[in-house]
Amino acid sequence: MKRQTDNCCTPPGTIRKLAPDKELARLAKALGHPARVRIVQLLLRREGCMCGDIVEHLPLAQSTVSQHLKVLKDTGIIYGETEGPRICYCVRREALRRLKELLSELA
Amino acid sequence: MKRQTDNCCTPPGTIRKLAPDKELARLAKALGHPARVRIVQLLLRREGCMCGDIVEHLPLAQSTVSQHLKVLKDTGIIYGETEGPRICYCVRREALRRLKELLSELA
DNA sequence: GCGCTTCATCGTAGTAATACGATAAACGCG
DNA sequence: CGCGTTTATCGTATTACTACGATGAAGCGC
Repeated sequence: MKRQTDNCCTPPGTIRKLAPDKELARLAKALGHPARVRIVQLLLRREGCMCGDIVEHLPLAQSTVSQHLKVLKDTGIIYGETEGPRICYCVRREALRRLKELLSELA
Repeated sequence: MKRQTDNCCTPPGTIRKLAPDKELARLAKALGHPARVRIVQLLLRREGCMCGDIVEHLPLAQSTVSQHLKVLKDTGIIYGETEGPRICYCVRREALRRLKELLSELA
């Protein structure tokens, strides 16, 4: 019943501000599934950038891949640029940098 | 939470061997909860190393903290050394290093 | 032995995550 | 406009996670 609309208009380039432990947990959780790690891998290696490309590389249904893409997008790890009928997803490398940074700051 | 902290971080054991994407996902998932991030933080900062110490720092029941400790232990991020009736937990820094390494190797 | 401390585990309830097929929405092209 | 392509979303089933109190196990000291 809780219909979240607070992240439907997040512009590219903004990462949600959170306490360090929550921010780290949030980023880590997004990468806490093998399929999402693979997706980020594929995007970084530029083996295609569309949802369809990714579906071909993973043993998952298109709808499932789309859900994983949404998780990564909501976390700010990737963003999508509409290109006609398709959407080109890209990794926001600074998000990965931020994750490593937060890990280093842990101690 | 006294002299135990001085000798409780001699690193035994190794980390489970997995495909890179699964290994990264596994480590990330373990840090994918704010409470577990806080636990690792506390252990790294040596604000006590026993389960009881951690319970005092978190708004969680002892049984819940114990469960989180188990998750971190099963992932190899922390380990515990029995010291009489108590158990001294320590971060396996190598695991955190491995996580950062896997993140860097993503591209 | 008994009590005390410390931590793990059990049982369980509520919530979140994961997966799928089906369907809808958005776009370009003819 | 209607069609094909691409992606998102809906509905739903199953599984996993998170949390708690209660109970159990292991150690120390008396």
